Amino acid sequence: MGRRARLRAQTTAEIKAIALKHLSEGGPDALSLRAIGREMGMSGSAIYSYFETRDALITTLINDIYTSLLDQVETARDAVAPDDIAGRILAWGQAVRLWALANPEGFRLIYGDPVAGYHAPAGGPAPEAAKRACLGLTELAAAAWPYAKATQASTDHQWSDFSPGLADTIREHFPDLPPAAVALALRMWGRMHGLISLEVYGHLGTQTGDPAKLYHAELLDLIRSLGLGVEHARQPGMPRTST
Amino acid sequence: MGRRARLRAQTTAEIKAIALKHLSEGGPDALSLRAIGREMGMSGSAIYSYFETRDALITTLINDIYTSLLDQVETARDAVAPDDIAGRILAWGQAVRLWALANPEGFRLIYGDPVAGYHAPAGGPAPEAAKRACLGLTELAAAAWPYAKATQASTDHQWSDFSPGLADTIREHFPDLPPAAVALALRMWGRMHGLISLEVYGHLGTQTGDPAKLYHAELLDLIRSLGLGVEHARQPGMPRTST
DNA sequence: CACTAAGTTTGAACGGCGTTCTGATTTAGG
DNA sequence: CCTAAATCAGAACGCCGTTCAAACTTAGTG
Repeated sequence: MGRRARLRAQTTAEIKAIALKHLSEGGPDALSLRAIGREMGMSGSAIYSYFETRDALITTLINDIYTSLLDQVETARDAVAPDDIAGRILAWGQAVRLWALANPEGFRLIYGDPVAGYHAPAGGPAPEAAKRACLGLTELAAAAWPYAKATQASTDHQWSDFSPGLADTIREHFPDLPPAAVALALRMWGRMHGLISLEVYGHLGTQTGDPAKLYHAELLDLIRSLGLGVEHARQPGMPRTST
Repeated sequence: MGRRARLRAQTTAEIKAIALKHLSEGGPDALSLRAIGREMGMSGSAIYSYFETRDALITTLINDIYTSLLDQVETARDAVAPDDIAGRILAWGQAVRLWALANPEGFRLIYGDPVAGYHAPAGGPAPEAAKRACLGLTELAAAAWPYAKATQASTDHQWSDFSPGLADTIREHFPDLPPAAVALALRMWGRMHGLISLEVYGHLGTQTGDPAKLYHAELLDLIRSLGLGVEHARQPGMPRTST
């Protein structure tokens, strides 16, 4: 719209940018409205014109960060040929870890206790991003399902096990997918998340000096357990010598 | 020693008890030295006679909680016959999850960002407990290794991949264990940790209504991928009908 | 143009926090 | 008994999120 709205958008963006800067430089404690205002030459209370409360600002940050994570992960996945299922799973998993290591504060913001006394709104701070993550993993699980169903269908899952919103969305995108495959997608999520969060929170560094190798082995084991041959997990750039 | 020391120990215990109470009742934000003092009829600064700083108190709490977690997990594991490897793994995994759900604040304290601006001391807040956890998992991995090595030894691990302290401790307890088995133990840790932390932090609840089933399926898949038949994973109390 | 209504900003204020410091009080040991 | 150490209260400092009244700036209307 007019100049007013432009200034407002610019100031909002500056607040978020400085918040992210403080977050990555000084950790979660450095994120304070007063400090942001100080750096902008504003009083701390002025920020309340742009965000209803500190938690609202944090929620917005989580949304932005979660979205950027998914952009990056989906890009990495799409750099691998669609028929190379193992390669796409590997790319997804590696992208999540690399992003988490590059943006540990962002990872904590999304998956941990974000910051002192922050309370997420009902439905989570970033429902669309979370759905995108879930859907992306489901897509991988769906592609692997023909190979994996022989070994992965031991426990019986029903659609009623999942939230209605998720179930409907998935059935819309993947009409013939059984609920067990959705469970597989969530378990894949957990499997990637486990080692990454242990590493980000420093519980792995005291035990092993090479978390990357550990994580890679875990991804390979995941691929193998899905019935996808390890030889399918080509490194990016490698020609398809053997199938 | 004398009466003085007894009073001191008692007051110290009361501080920790109230801190835990506030933690579980009001979340991490409710943990404050002033609030603890208020409830004890003491001034907030008086606590500095018992703990050098707030972080020292938190470190002590983490130590206590982590130790109690391991006590419980080890008890659950030892309730299963030593030769029932799959059952012991299952018991371990289930015990961790049940403990985490019963003590979510404790779980966050150990594995997440504990509380506003807490900084863990060098070497981690609870090194002995962490070592116990690692060793317990290694014991499980070692027991499963004869069955698992055929499929789990794909990536090559060296002893130099692990921290010297851990490597020495393990080689002392399990002289013939290859480093790949230690990597397996850490990956088992990650696998259990992933779904549990997603659930504790509320990322699973919005997707599935039955995290228990999901987690159980994950444990069964883990056991299967180790080459241990699923039929080995008896429910506690079930007679050994088939092997 | 003037004028009003909305949006923006400030600065003080409130209550909370961890931490430090000064004194007072209690207690243990020589 | 008396001295030195331990324990405690209370004020103080600087930080925080949030609220509020008052000043200031801008946009839109008559």
